[in-house]
Amino acid sequence: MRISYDIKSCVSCVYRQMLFGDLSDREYELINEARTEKIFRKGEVIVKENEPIDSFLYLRQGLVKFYKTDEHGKDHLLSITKPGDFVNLLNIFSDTNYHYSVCALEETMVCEVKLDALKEVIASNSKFALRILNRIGHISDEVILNRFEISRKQIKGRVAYILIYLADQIYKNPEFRIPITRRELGELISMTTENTIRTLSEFKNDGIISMEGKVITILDYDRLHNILKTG
Amino acid sequence: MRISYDIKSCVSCVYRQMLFGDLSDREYELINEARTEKIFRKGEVIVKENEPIDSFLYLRQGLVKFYKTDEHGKDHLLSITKPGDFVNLLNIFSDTNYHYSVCALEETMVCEVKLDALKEVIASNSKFALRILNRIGHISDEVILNRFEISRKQIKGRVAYILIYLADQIYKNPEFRIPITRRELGELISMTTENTIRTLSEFKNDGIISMEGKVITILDYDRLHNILKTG
DNA sequence: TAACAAATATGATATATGTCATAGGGATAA
DNA sequence: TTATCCCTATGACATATATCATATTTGTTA
Repeated sequence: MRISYDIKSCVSCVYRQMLFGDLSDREYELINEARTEKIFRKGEVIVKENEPIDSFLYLRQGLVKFYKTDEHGKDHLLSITKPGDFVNLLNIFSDTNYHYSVCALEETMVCEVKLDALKEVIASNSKFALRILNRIGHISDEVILNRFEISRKQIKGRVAYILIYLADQIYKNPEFRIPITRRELGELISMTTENTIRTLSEFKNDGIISMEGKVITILDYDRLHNILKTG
Repeated sequence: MRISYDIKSCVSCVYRQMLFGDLSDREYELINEARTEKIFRKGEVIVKENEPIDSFLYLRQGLVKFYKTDEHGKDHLLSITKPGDFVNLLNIFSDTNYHYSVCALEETMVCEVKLDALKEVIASNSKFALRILNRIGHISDEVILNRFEISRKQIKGRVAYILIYLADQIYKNPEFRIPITRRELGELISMTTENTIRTLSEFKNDGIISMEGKVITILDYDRLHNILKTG
């Protein structure tokens, strides 16, 4: 991890308007003074499960995974998260420690704002408060839906769900570069690496998708949707 | 369902203070005018998946389940919810339709507040806004954690998790009356009814729990916790 | 660049879980 | 009250998924 001092980048940041558009100059100044920009390399851990929360974090660039590690050292992924999302999934006002570890899947830029400063602004600006909490709520709902859909399906349905989720929600394109390994994909849908690979191979052999390393293209949406529904 | 006109009950309601403690007299009046109290009998559906949201709902008494029904008519439970929780799990400000159906597990009293009135008060009172959104966030986090823990475990671990959750979090007592059938328990942990019953029987035969119909007592916390960890 | 570790891939086999069948008990409605 | 339906329960068997073994390919680091 290294700290970025490229202050200019803040002015042009898309999230400045998106998140902090409702702030007065003084409030913005308060946030900005409490702000640090950090860059994490692929594989670096951003926060660890059970660590105390003292900052509000949001993703400016890159991609991260939320996960927990079990007694046998196996990781279980809760979700993957894209720019604009928050690294603090859980309610930063009602809990004091992280529930999940967060790790960078690629070079990732994170903005860190001291929680005290954020709370001060939230208490004084209800528009801002609503905006932040709405976003957290929305992200939480998406995580709930994804976990629910995954847990009620069998392996083919789970893989189909993730492929459609990535194509439709994340990349908005039937062809995309999957940002995680097959192993991580398995950890995300609670299946073994081997069975995850086998299922992808089966989809490929059946002409439902094409695969070239990490680049996946959905060729037959209808059949994939059918697997999603019945599996 | 029947509508209750027992207005006096509102004055002594524990949730009045808990939720609406920050409101001015005028704000409270606004909410109260937009409020209806409804009583649902066991098995009655309170809201249906995909219906538009036009009210904020909270549970005053009773117990409900959140669920979805699949193509084959099989239900899948997301969670069960206790008094003080909201029936609107998802972010009522960022979405327009329910994601899940909600059904009463026992006689249940629900307070319904028109969303327009609630939004008006939220916009003018940031303390109240924070209180409401904090609660929703907290409930969402609990749902996320439960679903995550369930999906990463095998059947014994899942049953152990639910038993400990009910004993520790909901009833705060090693002996409790389980509020759902074995079938619903299976639907909650994404397992078949038969295997759910088999696992409970196994725990009983091993002396880990005792069971007498719906009344379950955890006899050996240590072993159950061990199953939770390793399963 | 070479050496090594990790990722992808597939087969054989073991284990976990689901499905089907059956039966008694208890709740609910006519 | 009886009749019916659902819940609880258990066994036998089928299917889904995990585990173990092995090989090739890819990516990372010395």
